[in-house]
Amino acid sequence: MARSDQRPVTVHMIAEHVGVSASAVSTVLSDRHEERRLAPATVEKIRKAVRDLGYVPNVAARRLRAQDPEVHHIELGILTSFEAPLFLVSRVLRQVQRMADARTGPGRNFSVSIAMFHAGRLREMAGLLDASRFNGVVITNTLPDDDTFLAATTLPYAVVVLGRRLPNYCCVLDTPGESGRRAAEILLGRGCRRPVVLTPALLTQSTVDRADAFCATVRSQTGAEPARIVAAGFTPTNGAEALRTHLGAGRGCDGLYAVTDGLALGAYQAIKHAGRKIPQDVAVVGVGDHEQVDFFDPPLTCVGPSNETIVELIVTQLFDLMNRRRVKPVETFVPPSLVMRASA
Amino acid sequence: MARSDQRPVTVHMIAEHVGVSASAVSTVLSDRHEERRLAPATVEKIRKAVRDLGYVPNVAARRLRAQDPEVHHIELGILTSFEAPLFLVSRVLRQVQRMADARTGPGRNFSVSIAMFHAGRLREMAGLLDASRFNGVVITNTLPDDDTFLAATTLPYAVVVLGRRLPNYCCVLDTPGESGRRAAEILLGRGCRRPVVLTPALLTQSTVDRADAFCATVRSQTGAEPARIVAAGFTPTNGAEALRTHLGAGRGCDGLYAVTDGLALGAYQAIKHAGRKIPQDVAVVGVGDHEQVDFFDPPLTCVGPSNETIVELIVTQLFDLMNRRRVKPVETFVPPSLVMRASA
DNA sequence: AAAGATTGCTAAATCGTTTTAGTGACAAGC
DNA sequence: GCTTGTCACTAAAACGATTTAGCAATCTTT
Repeated sequence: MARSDQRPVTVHMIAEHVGVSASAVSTVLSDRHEERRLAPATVEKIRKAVRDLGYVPNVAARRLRAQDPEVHHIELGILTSFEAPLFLVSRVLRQVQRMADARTGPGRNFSVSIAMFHAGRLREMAGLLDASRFNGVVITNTLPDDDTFLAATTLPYAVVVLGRRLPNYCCVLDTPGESGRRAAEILLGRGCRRPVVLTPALLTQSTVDRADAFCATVRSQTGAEPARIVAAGFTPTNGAEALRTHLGAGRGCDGLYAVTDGLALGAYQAIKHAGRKIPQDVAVVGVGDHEQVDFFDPPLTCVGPSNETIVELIVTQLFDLMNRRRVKPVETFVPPSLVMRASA
Repeated sequence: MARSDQRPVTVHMIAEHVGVSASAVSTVLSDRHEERRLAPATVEKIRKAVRDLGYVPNVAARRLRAQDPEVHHIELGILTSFEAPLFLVSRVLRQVQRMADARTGPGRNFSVSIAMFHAGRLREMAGLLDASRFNGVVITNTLPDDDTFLAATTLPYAVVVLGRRLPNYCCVLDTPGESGRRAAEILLGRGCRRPVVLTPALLTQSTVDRADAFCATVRSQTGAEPARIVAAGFTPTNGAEALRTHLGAGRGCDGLYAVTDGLALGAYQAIKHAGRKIPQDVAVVGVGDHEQVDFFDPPLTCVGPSNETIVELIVTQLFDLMNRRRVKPVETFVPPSLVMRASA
């Protein structure tokens, strides 16, 4: 890394510093000085300058130069926030890679990577606006601030948004209102009298939609507003703490809807610690955004996005956009799938 | 995407096709044709050609051009296999980002991303050898084939290897032999008579080390070789199946060491289904590579890499290498940490 | 002493894109 | 008829690296 506050050091600067040509420097940098017969003394001088000046190569320049002009290099990215769980993201990644692998040949080459932004600060991600980083991206786990930013810009490349609705973007998400409604129906259907919804403090489009639909359904069927428990974050620890507080305060709960499975996992612990049984004393419904709901104890009943379908749709749309087989943005709603397991 | 088997379409090719200059094409591509007053008819012709030829911009070229020459752009990557769990990777990522954020200023800019390779096929990752993708990387979750590949090459940039030993690389890992030994001691210390080790079929350096040390310790303390259960993969499903088979065959087990926590989670289910209690009937020890071991039921006792320490060390070393504050590769061993929870 | 080989280096082209400065052609105004 | 202005576009440089071809100078060989 260069000494601070300086212009980045380039091969030319090193060359000038040593008093040789840029070619000589490049030769040394790529360890070709033997075959190209640079004098050992020169090599040493260059090496020293490289160290002293703190040279860091410019990867964009290297890449441009190194690319075989006969082959396409296509960069795909999955953009998610640091704070969000990686389960769905890694499924998307695997699917993107699968489709990329199928299309990779002698003339075409894909790189797929995950890039993360601080929740609410997507706008700060370098290379997003000037299209200098990706040929196509899947964006997910945005907060309202990010959504506002996206809505106000048109990114000039293939973009598919996962799990939220944004005007002028291709979006794939579970049908609004459905998940929450069906979760409420499941709990009420089992005879729950005191249904509760557990949400994180920072709400995304999907979590707010689930919570609202749940509450609306409970209200319309029972006339009473369900309790809302707000956890500090998305993690099991947050969920456990929130539920512990709720139960500790003696406020009842015989049916719990967690808008993200991490919270449900935490809730499990708090419920069991309180000496209650799942599902007999408290039935729990999650959404299926955790990799291991089958291994929760008891396995978590989920009603939420059908991940397989969503991932497939999203990746297909991404490739269609890049192929220009699709040009107009579409919203695709995937009806939530219900997997009855043992928790409700 | 271009029609297959063709040279990639460039701005120049479009220009030639339409009969205008590259500048005109670029102007249209960046939607500046209004302010730069291109004739609407020309714009249309260019747009059509862009579509017809299937233009895909070259991001390397764009990036090179778009970069502000006053600022450093540093690319950091975390390289992991598709198959491996993302827990530790995401912790590394967050730590890298934290250090990067702390060093970001007007003259310096970091991009951090996760790139994945197919296990055993790291060598195929584009831009690794020619250093045209990253200024520095953390590599983890490699298989023996990948290790061989790495040992045979010197990557000309900052590389830190996580969780395995490789000659000529900076490596950070838990002290070889320790985890497995201590796991054995814990189980034997509780009086287990039939300790068992659960491993995936494809062994990485760390998993093989853990399993071997465990077996060696059991052998030396009891004279008998512990059973080895081999699961098809890393997942809870694999673990559950393997253990179900083992227990079903009537082969005993009163203490289980899982060399990766995903397997332990699966084992939990099989053990409970068999009507046994954890830890009374079967004590379980894991390694702490799962995010939510605290929320396993019962919480999983772990002896393994101290993630916090490892992540901190690895990221510090990465930045030291880039700063050239360190030049010689070092191996850093982190003694495993023991977290006693309820499973053993 | 001339021819050829070796040594040690450089100039210039190239990768694909964007931007800046500029250039004709034509119209309008005096 | 000359200036001024607008329109529609182009040439060329630049981003930072690598590589190819080539050029002097020195050393060997005959």
